[in-house]
Amino acid sequence: MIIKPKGTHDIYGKEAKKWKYIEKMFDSLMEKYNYNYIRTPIFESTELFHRSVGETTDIVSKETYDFCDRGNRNMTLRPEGTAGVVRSFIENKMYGDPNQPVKLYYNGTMYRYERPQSGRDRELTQFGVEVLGSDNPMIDAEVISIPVNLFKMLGLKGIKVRINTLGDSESRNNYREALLKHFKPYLKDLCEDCNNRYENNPLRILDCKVDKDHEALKNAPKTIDYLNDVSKKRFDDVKKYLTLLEVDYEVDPTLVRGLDYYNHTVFEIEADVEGFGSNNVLAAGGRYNGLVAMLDGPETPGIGFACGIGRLSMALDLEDVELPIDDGNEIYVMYVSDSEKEYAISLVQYLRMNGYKVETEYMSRALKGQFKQADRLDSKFLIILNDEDLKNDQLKVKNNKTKEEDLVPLDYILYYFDEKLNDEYGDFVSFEEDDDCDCGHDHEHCDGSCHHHHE
RNA sequence: GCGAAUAUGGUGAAGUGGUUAACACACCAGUUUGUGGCACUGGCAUGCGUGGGUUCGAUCCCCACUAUUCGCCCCA
Repeated sequence: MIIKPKGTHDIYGKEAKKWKYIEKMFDSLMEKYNYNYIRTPIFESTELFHRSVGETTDIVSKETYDFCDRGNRNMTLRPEGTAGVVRSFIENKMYGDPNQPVKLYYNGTMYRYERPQSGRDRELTQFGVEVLGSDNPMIDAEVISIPVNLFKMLGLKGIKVRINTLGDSESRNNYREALLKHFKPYLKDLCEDCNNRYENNPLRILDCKVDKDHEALKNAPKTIDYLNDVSKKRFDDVKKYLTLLEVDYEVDPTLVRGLDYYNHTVFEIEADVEGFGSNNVLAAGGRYNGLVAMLDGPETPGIGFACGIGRLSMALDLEDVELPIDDGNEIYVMYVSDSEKEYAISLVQYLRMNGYKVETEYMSRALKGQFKQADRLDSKFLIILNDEDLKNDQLKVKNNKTKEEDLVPLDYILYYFDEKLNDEYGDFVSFEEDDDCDCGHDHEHCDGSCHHHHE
């Protein structure tokens, strides 16, 4: 038997419905924020990630899926979403778009060659946004508010927003120097990992799990003290706007993101839920004002966030959040004889083409089994075909809840279901009515799905 | 890259160095020759992750491998 690659998952059944729901929710939220959907390739030139994410980071040095294509080009499966979007921004000269800033959102799979554990896979799905062209702190606050609002809409309660600022490159460098100076005398007391971090990414020492209680960490210099005035003002503005957006946050001076391209605002939204594993960051992001230029584009500010759907789904599970997913079937068509079966085939199509969710029997089950199957699918109505009724152009329809049966003339069947099923949703719209329907759009913009399905 | 635990049917799982591998759920069939969801009866792992070893004999003991899970590193 061939099995799935390590660190991958098949998303199907209930879980798939959940994902679809989350993605739909995000899509419609993005619609309201007026962001534009973008799809970029799942693989890109290896160089793109080396130059954006950072040559020295572990991500690039050992955690990417690299391959050489048949034309001998070095390719990498994208480990994150930002680099590809920024590449596209530059390549398609979106900086020349009169409509600035450029606000984009994406949703797709990412690949990281890592040892799988709770909340961490080799293939993961992330959605996120990137805003390019504005350095206004207002955008920082808005970008942070998007996942916060999404989580709120989904019904997730236990979340914690942590923010910090790295300042501009000048501030960041000063801070880095200060950290090196501060930790130098303590090196022999710190763990081996911290000694490595000292060399590679000293900011990371601050959130070491082993040495977290060490005095050297507790009285380490704070980013905030190394900000120049401009950076400080900027951060104050971001916080002010977050408050206006009613986003609860805490400033965490130890929060540093791993990638080289971040500066100024960085943030993480973590799941604050009992039972979550150690990888509890649901969404994260930050500002990357130097990245576009680093990738040969014009000097352009940018900011974004990404959110892993797998972890989000896990958080929803742990909080026992029931998403309002209605996957019940509307009509189940039952038959026994061959002539009834033939009738069923065209009837099912007729009903489906008229907007109903219809199932029928594919397993040659006895009538008893068909009833069971109809129940399993949570069918609201059953049509029990019977040669005798068909001779009289009638259909026997049974309400699966009340168990009432009606003999419905064939010509009347659409009106029958229109009344029964649409009334139940409280937004009855007759087929004869040509004017506005209740979906909120005017009629020509309505996609038709609203005539009996209403969110 | 490092460390730990686990591996029995469609699912949850019990179990033993030795004839037919519990039990429950799900599913299928029948009682009921075209109106079910209850009840009863019956069916449902030639097999206990893969390979090797110990043994008269292994699902059970040993070794290796693989996979899964959790943690470290790292973290988008």
